[in-house]
Amino acid sequence: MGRSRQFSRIPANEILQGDCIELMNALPEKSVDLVFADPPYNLQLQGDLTRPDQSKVNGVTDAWDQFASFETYDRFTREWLAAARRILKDTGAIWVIGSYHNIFRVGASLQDAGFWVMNDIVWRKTNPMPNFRGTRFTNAHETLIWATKSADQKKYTFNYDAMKALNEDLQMRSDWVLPICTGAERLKDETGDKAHPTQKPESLLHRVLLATTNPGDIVLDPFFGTGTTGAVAKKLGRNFIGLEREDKYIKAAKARIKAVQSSKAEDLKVTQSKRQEPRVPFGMLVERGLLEPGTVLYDPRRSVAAKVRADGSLVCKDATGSIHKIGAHVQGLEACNGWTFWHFKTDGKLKPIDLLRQKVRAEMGTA
Amino acid sequence: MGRSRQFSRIPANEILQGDCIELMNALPEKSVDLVFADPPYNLQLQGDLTRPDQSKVNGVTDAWDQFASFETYDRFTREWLAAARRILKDTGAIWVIGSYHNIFRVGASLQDAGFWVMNDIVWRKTNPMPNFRGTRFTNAHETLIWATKSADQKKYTFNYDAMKALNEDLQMRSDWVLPICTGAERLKDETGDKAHPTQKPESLLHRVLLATTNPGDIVLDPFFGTGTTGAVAKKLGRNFIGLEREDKYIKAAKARIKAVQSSKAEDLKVTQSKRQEPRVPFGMLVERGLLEPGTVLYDPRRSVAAKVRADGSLVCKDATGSIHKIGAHVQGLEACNGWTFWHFKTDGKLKPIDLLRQKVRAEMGTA
DNA sequence: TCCTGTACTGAATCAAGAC
DNA sequence: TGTCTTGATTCAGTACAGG
Repeated sequence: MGRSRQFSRIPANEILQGDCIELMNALPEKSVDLVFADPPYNLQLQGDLTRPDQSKVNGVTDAWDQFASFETYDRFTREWLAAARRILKDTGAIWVIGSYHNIFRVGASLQDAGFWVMNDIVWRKTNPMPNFRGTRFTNAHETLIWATKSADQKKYTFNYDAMKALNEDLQMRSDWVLPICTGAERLKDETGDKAHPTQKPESLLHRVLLATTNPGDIVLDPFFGTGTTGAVAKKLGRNFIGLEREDKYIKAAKARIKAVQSSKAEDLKVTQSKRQEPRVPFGMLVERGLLEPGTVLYDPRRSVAAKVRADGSLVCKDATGSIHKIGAHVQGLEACNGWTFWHFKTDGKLKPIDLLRQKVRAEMGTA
Repeated sequence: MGRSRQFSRIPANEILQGDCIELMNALPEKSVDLVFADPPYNLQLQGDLTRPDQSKVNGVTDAWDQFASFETYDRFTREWLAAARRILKDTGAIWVIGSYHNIFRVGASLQDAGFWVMNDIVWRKTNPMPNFRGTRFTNAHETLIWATKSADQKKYTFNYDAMKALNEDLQMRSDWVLPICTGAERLKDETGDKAHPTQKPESLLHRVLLATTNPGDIVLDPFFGTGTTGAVAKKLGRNFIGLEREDKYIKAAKARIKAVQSSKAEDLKVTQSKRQEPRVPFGMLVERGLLEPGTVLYDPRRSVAAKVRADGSLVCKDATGSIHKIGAHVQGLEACNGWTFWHFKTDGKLKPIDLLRQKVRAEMGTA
């Protein structure tokens, strides 16, 4: 794309093909509310890795993850960060995800560029790949950095109460426990292999977008890949702009995002974990797509109803709050276990929402 | 301290007063097994912070945590890292702990200095300070970086099996859940205030030292503070060198460490890796009469068989070689651990030949 | 329908020692 | 120094076949 081309309007909910730095430079300045970036990690792998059973691990070998040196990587980082900074509104913010291979360099470059770090967030994976050789600690997490445009800018979006509601009325912490992207959510190519080597789970983006954007905001992802950011943005009523170089990813992302509208209910089968049960906030059911925002919940006799919001809070006709608080409220009680009180409709029948919690627990293990 | 002063011997289990860079430069090169560093975090606090009940939070306001700019902090970081690198043995390693204020800069400087990151470790606090103003996520973790002296150096200490044992026979992950330092462990000064604003829990150092040092190793802490590293090192039978500028911290650390009782050597034995057990060639089993030449070995399903020869080689129907080579051959694999693949018959049952190796090792140990 | 066993997989800077 | 041999090493989860 020529340097002279400029977008005359914001290309909302589109995927633009090309180099992300050139594309960002062609967008109007101060036009975007949030940048979410999952840049190349600059892995430096040597040779093949086999599991103890001699099967081969299918690692990241793509050309886009290859950099000649730290210096080259730093230059690339500084350039795309500068471009992102220009298009961000003064009240905007940026998220970047990475691992120990690159996150220190990205974080330092962020600070050098004038961004102001609000939090570093640890994504603790419930099901990471083990260390097969027994030579290190299992690499069980990735790091996200959330930063605003500058220290001076005191206005920024942080939906504190939504995050608190998502975590059952406790402040959301800087460590998030979420499974990696597998199963039906993981996109496959024509041959049945994974379409993208590093697809992120939608639950992660759900939390990021819910925390730091409002409906109608514009979210730009300069490393769009197969479009997790776009899919979640659409689901949550945010606008996205996706930048991506590769045809095959764009194709997959387009098909994926188009299908988001018809969000069909997931298979709700329940597997009970035998292990000790980890705490599952109600908001996680929404985050993980087991309950859509807007779903109506009922008491066992169907005499009262309440609606689920995107942050896991409930709304009844005269109050808003957690499943427990609203359950107590509608009964005129001091307290109530919302997990057994509230039911959702499936196949015309009412089932307690606790069933869904059990499903999540089974998927999470003890973590 | 003058630049000319050099230590003629390793000042083991001492606290040296002065600037950590000058002191490290006065130590002999390649003399230390591990550096554990808890450098100033370069916090950038503005004004006082009060709790919701209007009580004042007693934060870090000490002069040693003040730096004029990122550039100043980076220069300081590069200098102490270079000094630490010089005194580290080639097989040595370094740990650094920090928060989002400084850890990205420290991590990038580590990589630039040639250190090779093995893991970043997340210390997940069970009881973090909440975010009183509701403006961010609760900052509930700190980050540690574990790095070896270089990527080429393949020899380093990692007590994999001890870590696995510590985690109920599952690989130790990169996220550690530990409470912050409170209660009796937290040192107080004469007035009853906390003696040091950022005292780390001993449990954290316990895990670090157990994982990456052996009894008798020398552990240097350039930012010794009130001596958590020294206290745990003494307890675990490691030698420490503490560098610290401030009188009051040195005084507190000395009293603290004096009160620590070392564990008995026998209690400090940890689960050993099989790699460190004496090597027993398969032929030794034949040599020592545990297997007669001509004995037939089977895979676990008895679908293939091979015969033992007097020199410890195996013969199957179309090949001859070591237990590993023939094990791989009959399975059509690249590699195979013959010790667990091949089984011998005893009392009509199949048992892995590894049992016989263990028997030999036990006999060798008592010999 | 439910349970069991087998096969497969995920951002991974993944070996060490003898000769 | 490189080459070759030895032999150490995995967790949570999904998918599917078979009983």
